[in-house]
Amino acid sequence: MPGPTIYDVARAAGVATSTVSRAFTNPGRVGETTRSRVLEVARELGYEPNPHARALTSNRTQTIAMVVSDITNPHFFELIRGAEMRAKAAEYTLVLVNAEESPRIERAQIRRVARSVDGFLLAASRQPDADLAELAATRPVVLINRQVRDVPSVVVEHSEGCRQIVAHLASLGHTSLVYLAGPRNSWMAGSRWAAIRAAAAELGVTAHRSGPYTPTVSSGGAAADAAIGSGASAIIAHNDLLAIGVLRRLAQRSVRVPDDVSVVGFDDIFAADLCTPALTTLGGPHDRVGRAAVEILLDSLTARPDRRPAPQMAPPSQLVIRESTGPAPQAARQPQGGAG
Amino acid sequence: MPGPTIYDVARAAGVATSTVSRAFTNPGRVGETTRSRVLEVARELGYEPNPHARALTSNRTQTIAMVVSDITNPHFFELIRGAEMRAKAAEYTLVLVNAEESPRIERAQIRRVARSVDGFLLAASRQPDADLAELAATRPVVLINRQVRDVPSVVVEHSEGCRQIVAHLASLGHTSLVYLAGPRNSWMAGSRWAAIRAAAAELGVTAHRSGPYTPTVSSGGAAADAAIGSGASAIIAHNDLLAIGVLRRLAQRSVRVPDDVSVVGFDDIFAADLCTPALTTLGGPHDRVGRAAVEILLDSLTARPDRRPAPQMAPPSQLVIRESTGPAPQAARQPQGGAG
DNA sequence: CAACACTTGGCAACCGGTTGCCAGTCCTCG
DNA sequence: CGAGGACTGGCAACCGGTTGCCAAGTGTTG
Repeated sequence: MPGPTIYDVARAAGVATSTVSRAFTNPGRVGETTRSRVLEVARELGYEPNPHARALTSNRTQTIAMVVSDITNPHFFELIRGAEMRAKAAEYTLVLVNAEESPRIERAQIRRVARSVDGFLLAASRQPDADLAELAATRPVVLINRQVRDVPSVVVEHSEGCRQIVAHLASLGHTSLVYLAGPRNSWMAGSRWAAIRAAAAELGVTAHRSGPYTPTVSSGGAAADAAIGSGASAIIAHNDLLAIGVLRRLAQRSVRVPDDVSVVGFDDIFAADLCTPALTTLGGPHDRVGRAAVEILLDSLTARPDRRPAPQMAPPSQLVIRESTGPAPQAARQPQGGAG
Repeated sequence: MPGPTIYDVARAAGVATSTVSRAFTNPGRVGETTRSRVLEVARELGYEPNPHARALTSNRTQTIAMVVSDITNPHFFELIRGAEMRAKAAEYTLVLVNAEESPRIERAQIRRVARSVDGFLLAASRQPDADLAELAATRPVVLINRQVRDVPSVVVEHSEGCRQIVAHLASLGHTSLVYLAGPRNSWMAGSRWAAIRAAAAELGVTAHRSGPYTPTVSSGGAAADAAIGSGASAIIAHNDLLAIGVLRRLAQRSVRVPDDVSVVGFDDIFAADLCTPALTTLGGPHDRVGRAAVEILLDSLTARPDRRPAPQMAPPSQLVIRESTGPAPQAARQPQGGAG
């Protein structure tokens, strides 16, 4: 059962265990002929190094953990996929960890696997900046769609993207929009709202914020109702799931999209292209983001921890215009009351 | 950096390392007062057991691997999610492994992580029966949506489901259907076809098979064209992705669904409800499947390997009827030639 | 031919827990 | 009061690699 060990190989090849070990991990340190003989014998015996034994002394596990804020969200699948493939190419194993939208669970989970992984990919972390900075000081970390000073990160470019959304809506004649915000401790939610508000101010569009909402389809109902109440003719939802939920509710209420109201999402998940009307959304190369994050992490694992600046990447986003956005209705609707 | 070890705890608590070890892993073996003192000290020191050191002797890693045939396929996300959550509840970590639809890669990946996990969940494995049986003889394995004699498995019930599909179509007046088959070495593809054919024979419906096709949206084009060529009035696609691809192609060719032709998929992925027309599909409780698979695996890890029969579970599927199926067109279409 | 550098392989300690075995303590029962 | 057993804790070997250090072998140079 427990497969051959380095000892078996050493005996069969007539060398010391240290030689076998080095043949695998430190090729330059052993003679070429010896090395090939060892490898040959190892192959014959079906030897496979025991990763735990290796990790024990070397502290290298060839494993990285990817923590996602909510494994339910299809947005992450692209990310996971990209990360998994890149990790595999580097002979690393990816461990998937779900934070269930809870900072507390996120902490606990990270702590749990901390000893068994070489580093962390934190996607849309819900933890406060300070905690992330602290973690990053101890262990290699790359943030995804989150920015914290001095911590490496990959964030899909979105301030320009948000500008494009607002410009797109403004050019269609919309003068008032509402942003349906994501979770309170989502960095993205704050960041997007800031960008939207700035762009709106610049382009002479009124922008309101509503929320926070959990970024799920089922939250879309309440979000849609709030949006309608706001009187805005354009809705920007925190993500595609929420946007799809909004579309559903609007259809229920016989509000026509895009005739009566326009809807925009974020992420460009697979389903965005399939719903009716197809969703205009700010997409990004999410699989590339996953890849890039792994690459940065691997770099920081390999390289000296010389204090060079933490790498920050911002792959471009792109506004995918589909059918959920259109010209603003002629009679600009006014806010219909609301408790303010 | 490398955190406190049991030696530190032992010293601080004034006991031997073995006592510390037992306090954690074998509570009954140590006095209650000693135990609580040790745990107290450990907590103060922030001690966290090193999983690798533990795995080295105990051969328990608290980790299970989930191998999916293609991580790109949204169908698996439900499965992954269910498995991840169940694993977490048992304090197990889930490792995600992608087989990229290749039996060879699947083998290699399994081999790679074999030493670092306690067992395997194999979802839609593409390996031959013999290989799976062999693997299962060596290591704890639970198959998902695949059946091999004497190997534990969880398979969404589908023969009755296939019957329901055919009955549904027959009751709508369809007399000829075509099954767009999945990959050649997909067990599900074979199994579904058998069930469909049997049901068709029984209900007096003509059934043809076309394919194999990769189960992706982009394969849907060719599949749709072949289906049209077959002259059947109803199309059963191997999964929802393929079905969605088919819908797209049909729309391009101005074939109306369901007026001219009906389309059915499998899996009931999130997007099935969003596409136009919404897809009729055979769904299943996939998250439950993931959960159940983990549970069976955990059982087989804990229990004595007494030769009791390998557990087989078949959670029920359900035919979700949406808009892509409807009455057969009046004038039954005839096969339009085709090269045999 | 001697001195020296370089290459290559082996020895053994070590990583951090786990566990079989032994010994001391305390309790119970005859 | 002594023997037998249950309960606790410690000792030390062990899991399977890694790596610092040493020594033998080989080649180079003066």
